Amino acid sequence: MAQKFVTRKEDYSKWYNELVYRADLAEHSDVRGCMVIKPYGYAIWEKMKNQLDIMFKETGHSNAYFPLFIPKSYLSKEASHVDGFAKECAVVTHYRLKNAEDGSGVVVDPDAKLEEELIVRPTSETIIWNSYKNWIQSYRDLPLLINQWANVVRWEMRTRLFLRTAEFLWQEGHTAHATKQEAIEETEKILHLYADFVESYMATPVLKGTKTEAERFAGAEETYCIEALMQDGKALQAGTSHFLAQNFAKAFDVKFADKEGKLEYVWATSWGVSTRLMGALIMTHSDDQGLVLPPKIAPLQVVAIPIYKNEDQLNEICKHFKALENKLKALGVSFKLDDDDNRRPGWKFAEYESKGVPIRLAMGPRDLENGKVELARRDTRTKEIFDFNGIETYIKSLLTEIQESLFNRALEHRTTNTHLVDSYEDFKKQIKKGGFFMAHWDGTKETELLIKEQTQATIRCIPYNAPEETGKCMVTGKESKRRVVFAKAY
RNA sequence: CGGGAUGUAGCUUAGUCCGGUUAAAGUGCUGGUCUGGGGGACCAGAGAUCGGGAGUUCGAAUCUCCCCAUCCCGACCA
Repeated sequence: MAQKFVTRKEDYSKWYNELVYRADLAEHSDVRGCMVIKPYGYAIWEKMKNQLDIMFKETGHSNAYFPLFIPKSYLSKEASHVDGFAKECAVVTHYRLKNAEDGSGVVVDPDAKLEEELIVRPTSETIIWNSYKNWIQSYRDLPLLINQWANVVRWEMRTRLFLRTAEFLWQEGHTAHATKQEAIEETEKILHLYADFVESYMATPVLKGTKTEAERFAGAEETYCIEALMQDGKALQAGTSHFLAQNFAKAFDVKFADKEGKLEYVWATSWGVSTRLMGALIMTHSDDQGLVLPPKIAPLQVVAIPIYKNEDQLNEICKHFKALENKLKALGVSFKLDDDDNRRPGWKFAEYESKGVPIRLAMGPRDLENGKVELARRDTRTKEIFDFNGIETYIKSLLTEIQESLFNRALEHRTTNTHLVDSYEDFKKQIKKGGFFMAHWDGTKETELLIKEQTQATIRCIPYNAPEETGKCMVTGKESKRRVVFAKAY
């Protein structure tokens, strides 16, 4: 009997939560808003992390590590930055506990109060720029291209597994440049790097663009972003790259001497992607049977399940699969033979399907006799019988095909759910169904806010390099030079 | 922080309104036998201070009060 799980149609948000548990990705911890990332979930994150790390290094960046704690005073050095984060900071006020006098356990020792409170980093601009002040003196020290893999804490009011947690894992790049132009180029380079990664590896199509002033990072002059459309029609911000101008250089007094010996403030960028990408991955490809993983980031690409009635059959089947394992290994394909005798085949089928393993092989006495193997595709949920000999070549090419087909499927979903709208009445009606809406906007904060209040939709981005198209703002009728992308977002 | 709901075995829940044997079931877990081509069957077992505290009562999972936690809807969300 197949266990009954909630479908996407019945309750999308419940489906998401159940899937995270069922695929063994993560679970809620006893700490509010925090999650435990389980080994399988972490393995997927590691695949993403490793690939991104390669790409950062290929583009000249180095990894470093800065402290978890930030002196409270640092945060307030950049005015808009503190405004953006102050409301969600965890604060360390004491450094010691002691036994309660009534024996009820440990209590905070009031004598151990910190002179200056420490903030648990919500992001590291301030502590990093405080170091950069000492690292940068001359144009010869630039550009400085640093990345950090870390955890950060943002005390969110409401949390969801992977999509918004109080503590999350991410990478944050922080670069310093001699010229404005170079810093902007870096910001854009990372935008394209992120888009390339999310599309090529996660098979998730993204829109590239810039944020409106209202949605911009606290302390940035320009925020570039990639936006993905989830299956339920909501948008998910998958990554951001910020042009920080000289804001942090001025706040932390970071100047360099140029070739003429003149002192200038340096130009900065910062950029990050987080474990939220896991949420994007889940909500882009998965179905009512569970997780669906693109081969390039699946921790396991091929699983083999033997079906047998006795030990001899098992041994014979395992011999075949072990030979295949070596061939696949040579082709760079990850493979696991699940010969665990405690689980029956049907259970294993369901299990690996839940976990999104792209290809499943099964071999039983019938196949053994005929030299065949059954191959099931996770993405299409189809299965076929193939000759066992030479199956490795087919598997190798099929993985590529699955990767492409997942991307195309997601792209098609986005295309059919992207609409041009010109009247606000239409917009208000259609936005309820979800999707991306390309509409004209007069460029004012007031209009943006009004739309958000009335429809809960926000401007996800002003498309990057979008062709100019004159039109009239759908709300105020004022002039507009190009369409922007509206959606309800996570 | 406002509105609503919930807390009973690892998990999902019944029992609570109307107090009364040893707190029940499914699933999961342990051992065993049969099995094995889509989440197996049977047998035996372990597993709960009924979220915490105080009170009412001969007697509390059940009634009263206080506290805590979680979830949903708002507000908030680089």
